Amino acid sequence: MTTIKDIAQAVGVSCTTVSNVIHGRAGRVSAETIAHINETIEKLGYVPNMSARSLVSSSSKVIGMISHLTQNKNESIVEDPFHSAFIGSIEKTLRENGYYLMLRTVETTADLLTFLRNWNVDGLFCTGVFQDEFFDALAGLSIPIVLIDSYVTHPNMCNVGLEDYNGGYTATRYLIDKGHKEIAFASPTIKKRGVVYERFLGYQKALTEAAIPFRPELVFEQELDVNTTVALGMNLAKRNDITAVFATADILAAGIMSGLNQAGKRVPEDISVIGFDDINLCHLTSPRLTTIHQDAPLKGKLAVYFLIDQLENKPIPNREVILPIHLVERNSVKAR
Amino acid sequence: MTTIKDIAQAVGVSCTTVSNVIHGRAGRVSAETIAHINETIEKLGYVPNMSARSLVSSSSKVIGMISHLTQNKNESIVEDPFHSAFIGSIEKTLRENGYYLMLRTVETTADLLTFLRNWNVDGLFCTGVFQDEFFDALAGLSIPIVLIDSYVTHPNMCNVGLEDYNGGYTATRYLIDKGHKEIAFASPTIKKRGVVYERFLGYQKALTEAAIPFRPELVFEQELDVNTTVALGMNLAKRNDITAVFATADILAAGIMSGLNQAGKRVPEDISVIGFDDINLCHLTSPRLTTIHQDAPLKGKLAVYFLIDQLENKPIPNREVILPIHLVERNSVKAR
DNA sequence: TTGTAGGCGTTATCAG
DNA sequence: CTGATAACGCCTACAA
Repeated sequence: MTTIKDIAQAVGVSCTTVSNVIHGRAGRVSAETIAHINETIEKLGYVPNMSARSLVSSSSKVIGMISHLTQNKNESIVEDPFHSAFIGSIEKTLRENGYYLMLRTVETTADLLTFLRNWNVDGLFCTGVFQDEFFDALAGLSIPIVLIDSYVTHPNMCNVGLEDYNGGYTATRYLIDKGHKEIAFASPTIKKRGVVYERFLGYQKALTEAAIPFRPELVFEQELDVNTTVALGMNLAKRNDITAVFATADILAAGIMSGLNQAGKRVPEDISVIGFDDINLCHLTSPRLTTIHQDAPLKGKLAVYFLIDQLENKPIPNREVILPIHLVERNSVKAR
Repeated sequence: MTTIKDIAQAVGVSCTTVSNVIHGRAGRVSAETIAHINETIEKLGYVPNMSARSLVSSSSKVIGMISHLTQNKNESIVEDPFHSAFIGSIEKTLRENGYYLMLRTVETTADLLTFLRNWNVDGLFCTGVFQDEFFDALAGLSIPIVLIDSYVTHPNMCNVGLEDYNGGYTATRYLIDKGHKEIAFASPTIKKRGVVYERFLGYQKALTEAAIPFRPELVFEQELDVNTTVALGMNLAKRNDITAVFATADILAAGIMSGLNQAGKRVPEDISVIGFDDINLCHLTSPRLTTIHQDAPLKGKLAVYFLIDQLENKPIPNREVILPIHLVERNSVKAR
């Protein structure tokens, strides 16, 4: 392994000088020496040892992408196709800026703290954080944190989110405008102050606005795995009161459509379905899924910019970005 | 930050003793001291500094999951839903064994080498490696490497793969048994000695066996993005010679079905489709997709076991696991 | 059973 | 403009 020392010896200067050149501290070194050193670095194939850097600077260029595992043990960081859409975008942007991405699942806040100190982690991405003790742990940290899809805020964290409320409203309103009145709401568990909760509020708002009474029995909280969602679709098929379903995730919507289909109901003739996210899957279902679009890669990119600006102490004009959503009309909703 | 030194001072012993206790080198320390040290570690919340360890031991517990980016710049590590299925399983198993996962995309072999030396990376996972200069670079390394879905072997790498040939054969044979003769083969680029290539060979084998002439014009090599796959489906709809399609990935199959549908063809009445992978999507298309099943989480888990056994110098009975596949019959194929 | 000392590669301080 | 030197936290001979 070529080290700074090797370079220094080869060139006939001290480590300090080499280090200065590496860090672009020009002005302190003669142009001649700089050139010579750079050549040698090239020739000998010097690569900085991040561990050593990290040790001396107690900062590491390591960014953690944290997935907080609660009880449901079988999940993991990239469980759903939507998540994975922006993790790639995050890795790319980080890399282009000289950072490294560690993926890590933590079960307890102690796990988190340990991990951070293990590596002098410089910054963190977390998704779906709620107002709980995990959040409190994050709040106690002194490193930059970017929260994605979370409705909790903290003076020294940044947030990248979505117009969830508006999305819920828009989807529901669209169904109403199409003549639907008995509209089911399907989602994973509705946790207070979460993404799903906001969409739920938007749903209620649209209902209220149209003077349609909210009926709690039309709310279906489900796991997102295929079997469950398909089963839900089959159950919905048995009822005749519902004419439309708003599902807060495309995978959920697709599962429901599939269940509906298998139970002999036709979408959208018998029942309309609208989703949320606009993942590729929307083009692959039949009928193609009408949904609320969001830009996942952009979300990832913005999250990284936020983080890097904080890491580099750049001024941060605002600590929050709410990405806009819009409706994408396809074929899963029919007017009645 | 609590360090070993702090512990040593608090207990009134030397760093060496603390270090010995931490590493379970019992026998060298009195039971009493051990207990005392452990208590103190607990009380003071000592967490090892991996950078320091890494520096002194030139090994880091960091495992890289490498995605080799060729020209197509917009892809990334978790581009397709299938990939992301086992990356979660990999993170989990690594973590349970005391390792850390770094996600990294590399464009050149130089990028790879730099990355490895930056962090003293202990081991590597790579997917879809071919016999090229990237492979040569891997071959030159001295760390354990596990190749996933790759048809290149090397004395000091392990392989976790799939019965791709058998899968291709089984799928095609199934279609043939159902009375199909004009069977299209749809896949991403067929690179020699790759996963897709093997499936292609299986396809040809089944054809030959049934005395059906292989027709190159029935082979369609495509990108896997939705638009392209849907477009392919629409094109296939225009021809009347094809009665069935074998697609080497479920997302591809689903795209084709969608295109077929949009062009007015019905699956499986007009044309049958079979996929590969058995991802959740198969339940969500309509009709539900008949496909070749593979166990992605298991693949991830096995890959990790391979890697860890190598890292810990355990005896490795065999350097290769080929996971079995099996056909899952659903509704996208019809006998004629 | 325990301690001392040197060094891993890098950076920062301070002196020349 | 350049160079010693100490320090980051940890590990491992080697001593005691």
